[in-house]
Amino acid sequence: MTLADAIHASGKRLTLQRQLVLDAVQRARHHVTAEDIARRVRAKYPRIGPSTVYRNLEALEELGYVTHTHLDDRVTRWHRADSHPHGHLVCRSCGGETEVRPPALEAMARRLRELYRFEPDLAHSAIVGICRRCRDVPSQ
Amino acid sequence: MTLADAIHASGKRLTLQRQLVLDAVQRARHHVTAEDIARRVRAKYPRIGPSTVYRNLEALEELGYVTHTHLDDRVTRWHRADSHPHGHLVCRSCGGETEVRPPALEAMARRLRELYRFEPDLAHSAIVGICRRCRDVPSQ
DNA sequence: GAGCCTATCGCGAAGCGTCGCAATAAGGTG
DNA sequence: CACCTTATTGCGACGCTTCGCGATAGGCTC
Repeated sequence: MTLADAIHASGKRLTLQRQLVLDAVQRARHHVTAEDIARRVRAKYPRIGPSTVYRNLEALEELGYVTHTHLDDRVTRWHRADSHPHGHLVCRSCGGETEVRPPALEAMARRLRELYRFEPDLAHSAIVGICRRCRDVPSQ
Repeated sequence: MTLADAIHASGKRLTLQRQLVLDAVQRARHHVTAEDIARRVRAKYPRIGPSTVYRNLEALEELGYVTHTHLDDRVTRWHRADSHPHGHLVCRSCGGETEVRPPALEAMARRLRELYRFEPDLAHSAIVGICRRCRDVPSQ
């Protein structure tokens, strides 16, 4: 199913702004912020406002084209939905990020399904803690 | 060690505002927002501003008296640090919250320690997903 | 208590994100 | 193509939180 079909089937409309936002997310390497996206879109369409970017990201997320993640700051990161799934470990001491491989996520998810019958999305929010390097350096 | 001692030892000062903020967090049942706290403090000290509340929460957190948690909205929740530790499951469909008991947290934490030598704080951010009720009702 | 140093305060501004509203335009129909 | 319905846009305003700045006031010394 093409983008046009998917959008059409959902009752949404295919606007230039929406195409440009999707394009910017798909071209991005990883985890871009809304402002990153706005900047890229403005190169071709300078009049776009922040709310249009946010609303289009939300619409494209509903359609399954993009996803967002929260690291430990208050900025939302966006990426294409078809990239490989992974979680994030963020160190509250040095700010460093580590990717969590799907098997570890799956093992943790299984436990939550068993105990709470809750289907978790462990890639949605980073797990905060202390990374191996900072753990090995007790003070400082 | 009393509050006065702890504050003194850290080089901080014991202001009326700081005492009132701590008091408000300690009296609160659970998970209050900064605005909740501000409202309570204003009852006794109307001139307090939002930034003072935030800065005091941060200072009290450094001292180990309070902690904060992120659910799935963009509002930070605060609570006393000596309450029993627990995680949160938040349903992205109905918004409902479930508490995760320490054993489940510990089992998941162990895996991250083993695989990544990362010491996670699994109570810091809620785990987002689909709760048992919404999972059992496929459409709607 | 007077005086000093500086942590803290209140305030205003700014950043990220959301929302309401009037204007625009996408996607139909005839 | 003219016309209609309504999804979407741009804009301004607001909510949560952080930050810079000059004013205030803890906590100490004498």
